[in-house]
Amino acid sequence: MTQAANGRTRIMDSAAKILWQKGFAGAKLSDIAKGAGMLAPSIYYHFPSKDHLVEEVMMEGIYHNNRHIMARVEGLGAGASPIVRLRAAIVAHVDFLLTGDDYSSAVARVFDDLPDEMRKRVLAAYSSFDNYWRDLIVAAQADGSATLALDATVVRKFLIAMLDSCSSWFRPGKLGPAQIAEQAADLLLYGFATKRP
Amino acid sequence: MTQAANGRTRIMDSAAKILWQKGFAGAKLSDIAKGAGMLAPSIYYHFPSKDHLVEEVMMEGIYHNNRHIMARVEGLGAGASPIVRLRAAIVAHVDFLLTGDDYSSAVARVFDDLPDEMRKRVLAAYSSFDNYWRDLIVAAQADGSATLALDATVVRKFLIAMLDSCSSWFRPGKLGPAQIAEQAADLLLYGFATKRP
DNA sequence: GTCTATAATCAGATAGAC
DNA sequence: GTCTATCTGATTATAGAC
Repeated sequence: MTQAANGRTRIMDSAAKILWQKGFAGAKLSDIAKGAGMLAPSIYYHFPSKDHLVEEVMMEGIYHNNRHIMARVEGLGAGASPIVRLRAAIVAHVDFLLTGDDYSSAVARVFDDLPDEMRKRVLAAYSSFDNYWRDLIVAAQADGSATLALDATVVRKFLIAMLDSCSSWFRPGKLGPAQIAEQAADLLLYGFATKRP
Repeated sequence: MTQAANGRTRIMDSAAKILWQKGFAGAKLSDIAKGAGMLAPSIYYHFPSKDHLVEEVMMEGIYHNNRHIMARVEGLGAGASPIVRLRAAIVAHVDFLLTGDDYSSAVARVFDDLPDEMRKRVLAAYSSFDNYWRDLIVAAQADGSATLALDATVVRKFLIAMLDSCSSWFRPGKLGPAQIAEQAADLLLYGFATKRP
């Protein structure tokens, strides 16, 4: 892979960026092509349709995000406690979204708008990701370091929605990606209130 | 207003439901009209364009949700503590989304996909809502019942994203709207971990 | 107020030159 | 591999009857 990426890669990169910025319907092939330095019909030399292109971007986003999070968590070593592992996953996810991975930001933005059949396939790929989060959550409950009063599925849904949102509202300012990631972890693990009821 | 609502109201109700289910681009006028018991061109007797219709649905959703939350919080009386007020707002918001208000669910789903100019106007209407949440959050920090270690703006963004998500994944099951609402409040206020670091 | 046409627009997709 | 030119289909919007 040379510095000037090949056409196919340039198209994928451009598509990820524009899907993230404009959503599924708003991402026009002409804009995607422009971002890749070509015109719309040229895309069809590399991809059979817009849907196929989008689906590849989704799969790439899920795959890379998944690998990134797992690498950071498993990098903690065998001795890490469930809460430490969960915290690392939260921080890694936010950091990945905010440090310029257009692919995973695109997934978070357009997933709900995908055509039905595609969404089913993407959801299937997403399930390994979902399962990984579920395991982190359940492990923390199992060893008593997380509360059983909260439903594991509800926690997972809320957690992922909360984390995924940050790529839509984050703007570089006084708080950087690393700080936002820490705040997310603190909020989810210890809450906003200073003392328990 | 009779039991069989007038045409304009039927169109708005149908539009809210379909916007929530299918998103902005996916909400076709023909589907909206069908839900209102008429055909697409009839919509133009009541609204000058699809965009105008959508904008009215957004404004209605924001207005009603806002009123509902404020009514529940202010109904607590003058003696309620900031944390109790914040908790009531969280519970009210989730409960409102999950107990069949298509308008506020539609706002949560399509806001990011609105045409630029419209989104600016809707955002302006949304600001009173945003300010109300900000005040609840800051008040809790000011009296020491919430941590100053978390940035008030970050908390508000995460909190609203988390709560808004539930209308997209909630399905009636073992946990009803009221239970989900309580879990949201517990998670946000006290966190998932059993003890602080 | 709602309908049956039908126009206008726009984005995805194809054909074929280079 | 990318282009110019064109086709197709879907959807918003309009005209005018009832």
